[in-house]
Amino acid sequence: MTKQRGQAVTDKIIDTAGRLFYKQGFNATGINQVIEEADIAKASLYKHFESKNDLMVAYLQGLHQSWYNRLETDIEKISDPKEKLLALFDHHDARQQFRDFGGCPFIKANNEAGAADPRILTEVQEAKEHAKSYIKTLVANSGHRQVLSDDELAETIFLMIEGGVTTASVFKQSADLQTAKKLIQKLI
Amino acid sequence: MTKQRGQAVTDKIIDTAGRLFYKQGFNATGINQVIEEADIAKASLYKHFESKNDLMVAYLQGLHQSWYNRLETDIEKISDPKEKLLALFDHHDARQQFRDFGGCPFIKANNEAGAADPRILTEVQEAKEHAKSYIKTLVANSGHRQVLSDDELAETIFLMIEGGVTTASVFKQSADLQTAKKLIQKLI
DNA sequence: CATTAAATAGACAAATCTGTCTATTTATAA
DNA sequence: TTATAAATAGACAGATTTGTCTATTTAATG
Repeated sequence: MTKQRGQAVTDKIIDTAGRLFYKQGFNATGINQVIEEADIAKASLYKHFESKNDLMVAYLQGLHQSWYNRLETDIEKISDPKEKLLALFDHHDARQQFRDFGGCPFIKANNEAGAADPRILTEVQEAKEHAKSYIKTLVANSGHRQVLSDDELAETIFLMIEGGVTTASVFKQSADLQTAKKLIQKLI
Repeated sequence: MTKQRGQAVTDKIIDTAGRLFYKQGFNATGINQVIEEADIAKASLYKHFESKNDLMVAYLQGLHQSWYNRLETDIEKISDPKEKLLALFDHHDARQQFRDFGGCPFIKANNEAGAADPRILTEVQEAKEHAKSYIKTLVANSGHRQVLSDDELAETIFLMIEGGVTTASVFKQSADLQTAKKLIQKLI
């Protein structure tokens, strides 16, 4: 199969582009930098992707998949259903530390390119919808105190994570995410 | 005084640049578009601002001021101290509607240019710190039920607003901000 | 009226951008 | 070995970018 080479090149492009898009931003990252750091030819990039926008879309689709897999794998390790809810905050805290507090990559992509390309907005919406529904499932199985209803608690957790990650990107620290964790602890 | 003309030109530049920076993004907005839509000469722009980055910083400083003035004016209209807390959500909801759900302009600027220019990060941090401390003051004077401590409630409100505004920019609706309002209502 | 500061129009440089294209080399598979 | 597909290097076009500079006009002030 010749697919092997093609796949390797495709992955190198998406990985490099994604890393640069996140760190520098979409518009501040040139195709020439991508091909240089990915160590591939320009013609190869345009054989695999029609345009820079297409590359962004492919990056977000791959990110949606890898993001969710990592999250699910991380939460599955916890057995106690209430602890799973709290682990969501630790997971996002750890991810932000790993990402040097650059914020949520979906939100970042949407802020810069979501208005210009509808496929980007759609991909971000799907990822956030996915996050919401996963939290809902965890809440439904958590046996929490019902201070809030299932839907209310799920929405609260979702909003505090979004707010916490965003705030982490401003102050470059995870204090707010940890405060949010403590607050949820009081409500479950 | 010849300041009058200068001030008018400066304001036209900042207003136009700010509008375009918010709608299209910083890197997607060219100086040439700014001078054309502001209807001023390029030499005038570079007489008032050393660089495009400087223009961005000036825009954020002005925004910090006008944002806070508008917020304070809006909240002062409410007399009941608990209602003031809830009015925060309505204020941000109305602002997002006015802005066509483009998200928080400070977060947007920070996401795109905060890593490249430390003055931008600093300005955004100051604005968010300002928001936090204003919420704290309102909470301290609210006479809430103390289900959460003052600091905890203030942090919760702050995070839910950040999360709610961010989410509004994804789903292009204010449902999450209104849900957040109802949740806070239960806690005060 | 005369002086001075401010704003204008627009050419220009130098770099960078995306995307296309050609010619060549590499690697795989039959 | 031979045929085929994939990847390479890099020139190139055409548009756009920020920022500088010159020459001219406008407007306010003494």
